[in-house]
Amino acid sequence: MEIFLATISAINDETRVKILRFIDKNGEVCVCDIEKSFEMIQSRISRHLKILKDAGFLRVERRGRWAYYSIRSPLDKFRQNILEEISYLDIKLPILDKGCKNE
Amino acid sequence: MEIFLATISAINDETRVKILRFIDKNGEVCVCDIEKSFEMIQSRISRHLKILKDAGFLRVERRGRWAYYSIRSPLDKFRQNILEEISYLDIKLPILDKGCKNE
DNA sequence: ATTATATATCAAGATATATTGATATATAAG
DNA sequence: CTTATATATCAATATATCTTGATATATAAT
Repeated sequence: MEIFLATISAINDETRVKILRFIDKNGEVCVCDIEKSFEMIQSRISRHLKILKDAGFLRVERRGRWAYYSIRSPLDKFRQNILEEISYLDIKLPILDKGCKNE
Repeated sequence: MEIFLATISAINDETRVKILRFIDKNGEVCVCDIEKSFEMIQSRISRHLKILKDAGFLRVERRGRWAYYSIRSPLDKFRQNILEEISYLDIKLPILDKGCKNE
């Protein structure tokens, strides 16, 4: 039940649904990319990413100064269904805006 | 997005997940049955049922004094997936205890 | 009509979650 | 070694949600 509710509460937030869809659409992105694209402060993005990661939707890989987030693979059927459902939503996503200074 | 989040927030609560599974398992039940089975006060049950109904999981049919709730049919693929996922959870459900005095 | 049962809804307080700004840590560049 | 960039986390506040008890409405039985 705890895992199920962690999964559900992770997507029970409009910002996180958008971030999740953004990563699903753009592939691997780092925190500053999302920060710049969404025009939200870093701590807010970082916190949402942690929740999505802990809920099993994302994986993170650190390279240099950067933390690259992407959809976790393999993804179980239920989370796949959720991603698919989100892809059907009529969401106005920001376009990817690289926010990192020296990549 | 509003409909998606209403669906998700409806199942983002342990009590509602249990009630939903209870109805899925037992079929049509009235509010007093759930009240008695779950040993929760009526207003609490009633409120949760309304949320599950508004989120498209349940239908209600009034007969006499009673309001009978059951899984809405037909149910779209996404909500079916959610019900299926909930059915896999290891939940300790109460057994159906008919709470109505004169049915 | 009066009383009992069933259900819904409201207002108040309790609890949980989100946002912000500040701080801490780590890597890389100069 | 010092500075800039990237990220994570914490504490305070703001906002949303849940629970409870009270009240309102409707049906049925006496």
